[in-house]
Amino acid sequence: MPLEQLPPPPTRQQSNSVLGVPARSSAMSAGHRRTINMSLPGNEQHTNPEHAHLLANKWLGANKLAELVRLQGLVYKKGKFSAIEEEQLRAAIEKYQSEKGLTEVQILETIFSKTDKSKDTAFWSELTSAVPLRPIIAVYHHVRRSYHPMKQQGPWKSYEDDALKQAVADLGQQWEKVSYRVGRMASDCRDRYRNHIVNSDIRITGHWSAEEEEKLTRIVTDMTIKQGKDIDNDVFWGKVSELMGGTRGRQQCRIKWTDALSKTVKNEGRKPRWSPQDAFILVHKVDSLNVRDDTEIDWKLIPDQDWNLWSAHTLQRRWLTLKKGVKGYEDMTHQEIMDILRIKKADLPPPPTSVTRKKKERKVTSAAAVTDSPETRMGSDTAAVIGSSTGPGTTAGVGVGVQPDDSTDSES
DNA sequence: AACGCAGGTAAGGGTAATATTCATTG
DNA sequence: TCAATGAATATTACCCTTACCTGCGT
Repeated sequence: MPLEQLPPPPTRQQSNSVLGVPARSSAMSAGHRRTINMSLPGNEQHTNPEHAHLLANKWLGANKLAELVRLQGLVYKKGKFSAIEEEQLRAAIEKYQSEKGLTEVQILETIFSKTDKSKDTAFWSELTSAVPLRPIIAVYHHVRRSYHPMKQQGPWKSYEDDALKQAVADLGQQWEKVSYRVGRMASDCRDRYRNHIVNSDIRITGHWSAEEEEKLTRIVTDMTIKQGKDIDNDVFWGKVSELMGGTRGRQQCRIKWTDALSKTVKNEGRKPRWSPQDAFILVHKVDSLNVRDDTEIDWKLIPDQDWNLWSAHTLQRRWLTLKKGVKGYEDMTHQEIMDILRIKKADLPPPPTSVTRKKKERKVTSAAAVTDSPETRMGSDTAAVIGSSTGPGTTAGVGVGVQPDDSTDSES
């Protein structure tokens, strides 16, 4: 998509996508300003220069990467780009721009050029070197999205939906062409279409009925447990939505499952409730990660064998509320917030005395002891791929004892 | 002619931010 | 009883990875 062909920026409301203003993501500039201390040590570095070169120069696909991981112990990073990485990329782009004496328009042309090999193939390699553990393809996709002139336009208007419907009717699912007509990024058109346009006539919103919940539970367990698959990782949500008759979309199904139904299933049919113990455990787990910034946390790594009721998603939100409970958190570093929370949550609250509660009593997980003992949980076979978080060896290593505290469970 | 590779588009899979509703507590 | 607070639930824009394809150089 040559730049000059891009449709003009939308005329609506805000102007955060003015061409030539590559912009920090609005998520960052709005709400929470993050303090990033770039002088902190601990930037991931490759111990193997050969691997670093591979990642930054070869366009390795998934298979090839997996093979290198297996055969050569390649280490690379997946998952969301942290605020620190974004800053590193921004700086690298700026550096490239000033070294080559490029204008804003020219740098965008470089980013969006189509097979313009005469320009500079080294561009992407240079950027990738700024984020050492990332494969070049990941950097390529990330930068192209985050510098796209049509990025982040907020909620869809009904006329945009209409335009989208019409465009898909005319062109089929050729998202680049559709994008040009609608004025939204191709991927956003695709998302809007699959998540909201398809089956919009039969889509249900609002609270789930017991029948729906049962049906979803059945579909998910049929698809996973009954096939010997992993209930947390082997669910195809597009398929699930389809099996629900299209009345619930894939996102609805997924969120409903991971945030609500799955923990009930894991808790032997009873709904667990977030407790002060859980908050305590969470704080100490996050603390033990020793990350520079909470955007570096891979929430999937937080749960362990004895403390696994809460989805990564839930934990992340719980963390946010804990963080917001710290006065002035907006202007504090992760370390400063951590220092306060560590003190605030220094003592393990007493286990819930279940007599006082009604029937909903947590089971299974409560903390008996929490120790900060960083351990290397990643087995050698999985160590190769680092989730979007910790440096090697700093996995959440809090030992949380299981205490079946339910002796007084007053189910009635 | 066959092959490997860069790199573009689409499909598959997932999360973040926020609003609303519901429960608990002082 | 009521208001404040925190937890649960729902919504949807936005993001990352993988699959698949094409054109090109060797």
